[in-house]
Amino acid sequence: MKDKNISVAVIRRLPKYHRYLKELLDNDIKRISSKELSKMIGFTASQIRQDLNNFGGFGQQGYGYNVEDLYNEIGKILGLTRPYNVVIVGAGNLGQALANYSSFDRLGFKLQAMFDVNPKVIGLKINNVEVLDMDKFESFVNEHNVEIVYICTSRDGAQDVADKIQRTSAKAIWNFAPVDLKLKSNIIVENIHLIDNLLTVSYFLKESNDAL
Amino acid sequence: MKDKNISVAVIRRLPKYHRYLKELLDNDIKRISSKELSKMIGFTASQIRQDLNNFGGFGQQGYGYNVEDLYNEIGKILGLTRPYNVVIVGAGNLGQALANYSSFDRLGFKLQAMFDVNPKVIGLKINNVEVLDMDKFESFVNEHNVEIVYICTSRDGAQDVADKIQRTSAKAIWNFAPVDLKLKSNIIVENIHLIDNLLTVSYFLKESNDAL
DNA sequence: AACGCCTTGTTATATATTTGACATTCTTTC
DNA sequence: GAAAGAATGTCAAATATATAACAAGGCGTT
Repeated sequence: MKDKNISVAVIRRLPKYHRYLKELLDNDIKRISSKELSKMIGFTASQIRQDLNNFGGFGQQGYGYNVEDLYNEIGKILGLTRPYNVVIVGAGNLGQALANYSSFDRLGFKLQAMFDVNPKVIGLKINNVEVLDMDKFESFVNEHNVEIVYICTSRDGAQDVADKIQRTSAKAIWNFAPVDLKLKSNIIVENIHLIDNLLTVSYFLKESNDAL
Repeated sequence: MKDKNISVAVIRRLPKYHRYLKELLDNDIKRISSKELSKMIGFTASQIRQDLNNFGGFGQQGYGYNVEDLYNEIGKILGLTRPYNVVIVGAGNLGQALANYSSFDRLGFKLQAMFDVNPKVIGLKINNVEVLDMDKFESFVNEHNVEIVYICTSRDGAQDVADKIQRTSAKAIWNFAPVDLKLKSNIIVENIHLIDNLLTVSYFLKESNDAL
């Protein structure tokens, strides 16, 4: 399956399709047209059809799309065909919040352990997952076939974790620290830069006030 | 100041400029050229110059940009010239994590209260901020001039909160629940859809494996 | 104080993305 | 079973975004 030349913009819309299709599935809706989906999701029908056609003709003329099939296909495209072992570094509030999200687990992101440097939290069990000493991080990741590391440390600790990750077999980082990690190898990184997002809120607030 | 016709893509890069300029400031670097900034930040120098020029000529030919001035200018553009009163709805791990981030406060996002429906957390103080009963939400928001509401509830509780918000004078929502809120009026919404983001990680993971 | 270098602001070009249009094909109804 | 209607897949046009090129003008050094 070669999904070549698919733009990142398309990829970032896929989870939204996945989410809405799940909702339709849960409501026992069997079929959906791009036009109906467009009304729900807010993209144009044209865009929806074009997005989906990047990956194959999932629909049928005169009928639309079978909800269950399309949901499964998009799941496949997103890589939800097998579980992924993950660990969390940083067992503060945020790390604990992520550890408690059952939806990640349900989608196949299996939390194997958490890590921290703080003796006060080492040894704790969060949602049945133990917080281990950061000393054990590299060996644990390699031995347990961990593929994704969630970085929930402070800004200052994050690059250090990233450096450690590069010495393991882990392939991807989900970074919540407000810093852009410097990585040599071809490790996948997705950032959740909360501050960046909050600043766009204040931008739009300012704009809406200026407009008055 | 009319920032008309500025694309959202540009706006979403501004916080990143802001972040890097802060770093330069902290390191006592007085001037920076678009070329140098390009190396740090990963955008082309051309894009940096074009982005900045949407808002005015902050630089000087033959010299570059004054770091402090540019930092302040971007802060102004982002609306960081005055504080914003905010509240958090949902005092679980995530809500508590956000309540504890001092960087939000430092930028002017002033947490006035937290709200929850769970009697077990009502009355708690997180980082000196009290968790109040959700009953008091609407009156509190109106009386304390709250402009931004962070929604940290479960998926199912979020729309309910959004409905309440629409009956108050609040103007913006920062939504962490995995759902697209339905809003009638012109309320500003920024979503942090964690699952969507995580699914792009698994997509890229799958891709990199397929490429082998 | 003059010359060369540097870097911006800005225009032009190239690329990427979105929207629109329509022929084709399947569904459904009569 | 034929005809009308509906919705896809796809191509073309329009729009948006990013890159490149360069003229103009300040900086710094001699």
